[in-house]
Amino acid sequence: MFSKSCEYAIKAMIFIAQKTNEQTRVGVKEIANNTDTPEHFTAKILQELSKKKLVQSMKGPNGGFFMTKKNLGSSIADIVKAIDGDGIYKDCVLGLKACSEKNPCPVHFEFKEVKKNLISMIENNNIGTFKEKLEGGEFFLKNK
Amino acid sequence: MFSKSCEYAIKAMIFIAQKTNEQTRVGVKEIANNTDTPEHFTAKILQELSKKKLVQSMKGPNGGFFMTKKNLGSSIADIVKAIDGDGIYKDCVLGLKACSEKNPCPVHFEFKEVKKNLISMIENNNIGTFKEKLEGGEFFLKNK
DNA sequence: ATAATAGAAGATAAAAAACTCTTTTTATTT
DNA sequence: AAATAAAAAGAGTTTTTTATCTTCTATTAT
Repeated sequence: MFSKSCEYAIKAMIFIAQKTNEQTRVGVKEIANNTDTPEHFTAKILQELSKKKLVQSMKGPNGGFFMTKKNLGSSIADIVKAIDGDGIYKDCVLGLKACSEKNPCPVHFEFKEVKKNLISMIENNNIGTFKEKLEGGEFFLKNK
Repeated sequence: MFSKSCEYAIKAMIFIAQKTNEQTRVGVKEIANNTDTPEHFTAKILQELSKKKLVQSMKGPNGGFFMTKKNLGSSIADIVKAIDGDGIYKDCVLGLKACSEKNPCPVHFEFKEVKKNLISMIENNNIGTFKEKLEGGEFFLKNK
């Protein structure tokens, strides 16, 4: 469904949301440890997310990544678009360049519904929602 | 969503369904040409599909691939499972090994619905349906 | 026998994922 | 202020996976 990079990005974003605010920050090592992702690869992804302003960062001692109120408003779709691009919005499931409403591939209309469903899910769930849900301890981000 | 192999497999299967029956067969070259897929790679995928009995094959002059009535009953899900495996059925969207109903990742229940929708679509559309639809010339498999 | 075709194995290429090392920035300490 | 150390940023490398191509073998209709 999503690339590994994107999976890592989503997990990292949810973890940062849960752990930080304007004052407290969290470092790459802690993020990686708590999301079961490779540290250096995660660092690279965080750079990208930071460059695209989905997350804030600060260098130096006690530096790290953190989120503002505004950042908590990012949807999963925003993360997916930042990392994997908008392929799931516009690409044909069978990879046909010319596939469109007027010139549809055999599965075009069937998948249209599936995609609509998927897209509405990722657009309607923002990072803030997970922060709240996680506070109840109902969810996990790490393999045991 | 699916791997390239899987995209090619679906297109090839639909093409074969459309063009053949127990008597007429179609060769790899023609399949590749008409589905915009790399010939040799497609040949390899067809070997796999043939080994798994999703499509029939015959060697020799006038040989090629073809489908029986039974083969027309294969669903897209059957093709996906044959080529990409059952990852979309069982893997966590965030790649968490330990994710389950009892131990869910943050997006588990949201994606459950999306997956259900996707799975029902690929299970309820079989190759035969496309054969009929294609006969009306409403769909295409090739970039222009 | 011959030629056309799929099957199989393996080589090569390209892309994605993962890791390493160096540089830059900046808060803290002196 | 200057020095130090912590941390992100960035560049570059290696490894792994996926995709593609090549070559050879087996089968079968003519």
